[in-house]
Amino acid sequence: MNTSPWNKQKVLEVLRDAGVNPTSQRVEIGYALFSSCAHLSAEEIMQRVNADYPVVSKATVYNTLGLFAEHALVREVIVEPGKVFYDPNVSAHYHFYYVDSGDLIDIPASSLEISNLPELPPDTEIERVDVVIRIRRRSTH
Amino acid sequence: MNTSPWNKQKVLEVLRDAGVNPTSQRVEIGYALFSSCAHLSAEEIMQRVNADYPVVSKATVYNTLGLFAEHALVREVIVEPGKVFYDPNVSAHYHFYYVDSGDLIDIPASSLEISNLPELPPDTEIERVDVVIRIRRRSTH
DNA sequence: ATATGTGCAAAGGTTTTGCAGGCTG
DNA sequence: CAGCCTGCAAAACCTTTGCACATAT
Repeated sequence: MNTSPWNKQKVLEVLRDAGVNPTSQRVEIGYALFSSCAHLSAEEIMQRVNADYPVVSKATVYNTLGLFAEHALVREVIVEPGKVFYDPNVSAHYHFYYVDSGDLIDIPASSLEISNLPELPPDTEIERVDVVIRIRRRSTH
Repeated sequence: MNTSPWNKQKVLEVLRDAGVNPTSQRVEIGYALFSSCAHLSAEEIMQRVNADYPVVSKATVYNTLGLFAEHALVREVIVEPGKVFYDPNVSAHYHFYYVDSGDLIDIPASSLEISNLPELPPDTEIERVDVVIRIRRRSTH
């Protein structure tokens, strides 16, 4: 039996359910993304997909991840200029970011409460609330 | 009399107090940044500095803004991959980000309360807490 | 046959690097 | 004059675009 919750057939179904045409490139990218529990950069995803032989171009990795994000299959986490992570966890949650190592750690939404949110500008609605707690190794004085 | 709180002499003093050698390029960039109350991109800052004739190169704008950020003279606000704003307000505060127009609006720290912060990983300390509330024009159904 | 969708090479934009020239002690 | 600092041209990097090819009606 297969101990992993993900296989390519399941990815295919998830894409179709989300309204994304499940082409082979998209299934490969989705598999690399979902079967990892980590926060991956576009570069890392491409390396995994193309580990054995070239399967997708970099442009397709970017375009596909953008498409997944539109369909709420993945969440973009922006931590540095030119450094986007793709987080397969799309439920509401926040992040610790290790400034030194570049690692990203989830904070469950239940662990952090935001209150007294100010009134939104007129005729606007919230798309998302991003919270990144930037931490560093405590300096040894 | 001068009605603006900023002039180049004052910028020079602020740089020196922060431990940044106040070269002419840095004073020009600092003046463009501090005398504006807006959130400017590196590109916009360069346009202001070089409005009349070339004063600094793009590389120097980037390097100088990075230097200012290290010395807490400016705060980098990252809202999109490859889109950094420089915010002369370095006190604790948060941001609304208009997804559609790219505008950024300050939220005073007093307007938003974060509680139940989870325990930090061992031997780490908070550098900064970034909160970006991404908003969009409400769709007209 | 026409229209729509897809993947990628090439282009575009942003940020970093490496080094020539200047300044300081 | 030796060593450090500064500014910038060029390089590197990340992301988007435009188009050729494929697929569906």
